[in-house]
Amino acid sequence: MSKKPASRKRPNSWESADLRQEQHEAKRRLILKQAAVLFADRGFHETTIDQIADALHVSKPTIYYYIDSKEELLYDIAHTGLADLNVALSRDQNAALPAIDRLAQFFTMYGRLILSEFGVCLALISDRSLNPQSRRRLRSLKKQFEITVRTILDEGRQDGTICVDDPKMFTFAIFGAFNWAPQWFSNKGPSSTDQVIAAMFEVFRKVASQKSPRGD
Amino acid sequence: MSKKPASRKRPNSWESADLRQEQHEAKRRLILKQAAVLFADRGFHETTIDQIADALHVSKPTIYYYIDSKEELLYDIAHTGLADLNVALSRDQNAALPAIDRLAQFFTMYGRLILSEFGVCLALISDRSLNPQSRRRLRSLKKQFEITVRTILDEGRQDGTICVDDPKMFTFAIFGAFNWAPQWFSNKGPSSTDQVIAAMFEVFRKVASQKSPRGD
Amino acid sequence: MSKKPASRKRPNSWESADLRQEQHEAKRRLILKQAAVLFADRGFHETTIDQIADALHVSKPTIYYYIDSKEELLYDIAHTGLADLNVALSRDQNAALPAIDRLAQFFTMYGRLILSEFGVCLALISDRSLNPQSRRRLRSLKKQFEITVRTILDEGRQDGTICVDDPKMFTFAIFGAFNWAPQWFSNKGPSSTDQVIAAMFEVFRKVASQKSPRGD
Amino acid sequence: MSKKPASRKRPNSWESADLRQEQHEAKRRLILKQAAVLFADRGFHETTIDQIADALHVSKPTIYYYIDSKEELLYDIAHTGLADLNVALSRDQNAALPAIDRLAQFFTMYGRLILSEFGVCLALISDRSLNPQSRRRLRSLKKQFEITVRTILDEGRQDGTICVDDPKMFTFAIFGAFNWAPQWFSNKGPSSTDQVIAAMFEVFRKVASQKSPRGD
DNA sequence: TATGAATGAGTCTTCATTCAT
DNA sequence: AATGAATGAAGACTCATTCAT
Repeated sequence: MSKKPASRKRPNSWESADLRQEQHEAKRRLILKQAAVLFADRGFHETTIDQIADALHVSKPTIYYYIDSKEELLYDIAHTGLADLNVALSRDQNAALPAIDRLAQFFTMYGRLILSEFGVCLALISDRSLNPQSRRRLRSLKKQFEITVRTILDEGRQDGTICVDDPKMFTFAIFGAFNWAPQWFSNKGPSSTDQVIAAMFEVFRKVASQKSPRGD
Repeated sequence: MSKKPASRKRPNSWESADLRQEQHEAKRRLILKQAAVLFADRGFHETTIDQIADALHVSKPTIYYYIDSKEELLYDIAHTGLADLNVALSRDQNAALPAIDRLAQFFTMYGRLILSEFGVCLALISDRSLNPQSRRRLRSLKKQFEITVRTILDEGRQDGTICVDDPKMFTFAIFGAFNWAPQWFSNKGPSSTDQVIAAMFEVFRKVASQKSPRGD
Repeated sequence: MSKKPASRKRPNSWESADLRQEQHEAKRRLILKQAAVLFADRGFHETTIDQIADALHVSKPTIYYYIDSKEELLYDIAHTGLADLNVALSRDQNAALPAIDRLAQFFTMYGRLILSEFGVCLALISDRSLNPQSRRRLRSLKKQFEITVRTILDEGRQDGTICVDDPKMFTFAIFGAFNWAPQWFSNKGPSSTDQVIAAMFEVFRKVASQKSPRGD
Repeated sequence: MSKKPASRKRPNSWESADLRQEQHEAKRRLILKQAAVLFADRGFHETTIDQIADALHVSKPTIYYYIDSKEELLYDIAHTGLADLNVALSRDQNAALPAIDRLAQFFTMYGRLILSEFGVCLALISDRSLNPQSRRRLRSLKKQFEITVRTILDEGRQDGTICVDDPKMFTFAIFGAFNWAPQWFSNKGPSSTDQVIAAMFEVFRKVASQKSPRGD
């Protein structure tokens, strides 16, 4: 996890220590962000630590002062993205809303993540480059989101706002559709991120919000 | 494209020449297949030519006797997959069928490709490792399938069997859902490939085959 | 041209930066020199980067820290030799001298170059291993020396100190004689480099410094 | 030295055996010639056996039917060139001629060799690629020519037709000048091979055919 | 004789990572 | 906190050469 400046050397005061700590974190985040951008743009293996360092106008060992390995970089990016989404979720999700709206809200946030620098790494970069443990952790986090969605789907059946025949496959489908978005979405295009996210959700809202077509 | 045994000078017999040619192609295909399996399993960069050679019980230069570079391997796998799909498509597509059925048929075949060794490479491996020209060719082939689907969607609107509000986004969604399938599908699971493909299509059939939910 | 320590950000002091820069150049020159010795001794293709590294007691990537490719090594050796000669030439050539003496002076310096580590590469190693551009540059530099000699020959005709019937062929001959010297000269022999150079020039002085034999 | 068709298999008759033998030799010579051309053009290491085979429209193993190794190819080319020169020399050298004319004659023949495919290999390709034995043999053959020239020089001193101050250096010079010729001579230029050879010799004739300039 | 196929033994080059300062 | 220098480990690709037919 790389060395943290454990109040090494003349800790003048708490404040300065805090500042230092903050700065350290800030710089670390900067590295993650730049790395995420490059990974998303060129791929994990196609990006060298040197390129990340160059983009930040620092030297390679400086990167290593903040992170322990390239793998950690990827893991931290993915983990940060997922964690951020969790924070946003627990902050904004309003349990009082109908399930279909909560689903919409979920995928709005998920879409924003997936189309952000950090999220793109989640969708675009295979976790194969990670060690088994990291991979397992990440997958369990992702699984969590699947469960969240499945839960909303269940609740939607109960509150009558959602009706899908095959919740499992629906979940795979909607996640697939969103995860694949970075492959074709470019924010240089005419539609904003949020517009695209909304449009994409509408496709699935149609499925979710009514009776089976053949049930007529 | 690597040297082909151009049946130079005094071919003992047409048969033997053909046989040789056939064997050559057969072996080449074997290499592509094995490479595809390994690429799909471990990733492009995580697979070495040595591993491919080992898996086939031949030496590394033997691989290079049939292919020119690792990149060509990836390109040919993708291209072969796409070409095979095109062949299957033009063989089986029955223009007399209602559009919705043709859509189902298309995605049945597309799903089979995407879940085959060759197709998995299409969905899982970034084309970043390809040179610009190869990448362009592949993308144009893929684009073709999008156009095919968009056309079917249009025709469905006319014959009344398909109704989607946002054909573009619908297309992105369904391709995304299928392209993402290799990420979670394992043929060691209980469902067969075809079952999964069918189930996945049902999700989208529901969207496609009825009036907009809010149109009531 | 390989990364140069571009004295990025907060250089502790000009002195140290300069020192570093100097050391870097010094080490680079050491690599060129060692490579030149080995190239001259065993040939370009018969010398591996590993051997150069071994001879310098460093690891292979260290070589690559200072140079970009084996080809650049060869180019830089040749270029350095040629550049050094140019420097020596513009420093020492005394335009007031009679042409024949300037010719002698030129080939003294040329001989020293051609029998030095760097020059031997010029004469012994084919520029075929170079890319077209580098080859062109080098050839143009060499051509320059030919022109210099042709000019001296012309001036010699005017100041009466040189008389050759066929300046073009004379130029080819004298350059050939000197360029071929590394093939037989060994500084383990009894004669010093300068003695050999002088002796070789005497052969051509005889041609140059009198009327055509058949002109009697 | 590679297998000779030791009248293997049904030696129908002497004639056919001879024919076969002749054909074998003829084909072998063809290979040597083509290899020489390519070596001279691109260099020894830059030429692959495949390229030689391709140029002859045969397969690689066919080359190996006639020669044992790439090294042998180079050795045989050089050796053949040298041997041919020897044959020409002993055929044409007229001991009755004045030494200066015999020298001219020698370098006419030497020049023709050095500018032929075979000779170019002698001058252009380093013998470093040869094993010590082959190298020694070749060098001893070359040495022989030096001795021949030195002998002619001596005889010239006696018959009064040649006068050089430093026979050793003169010999190095003239051989150098000729050996270097392939570096600049192109038979696409305006002058014929023989014209160039003659012109080059004239430069040295001037040195050789008169008293020391400073001896006046 | 001739060839398609196969291979052992390299060689250049890259890159994540560390060391010394 | 930051960097120039150094390196171990690996991987793509080549090529002379051989085998089996």
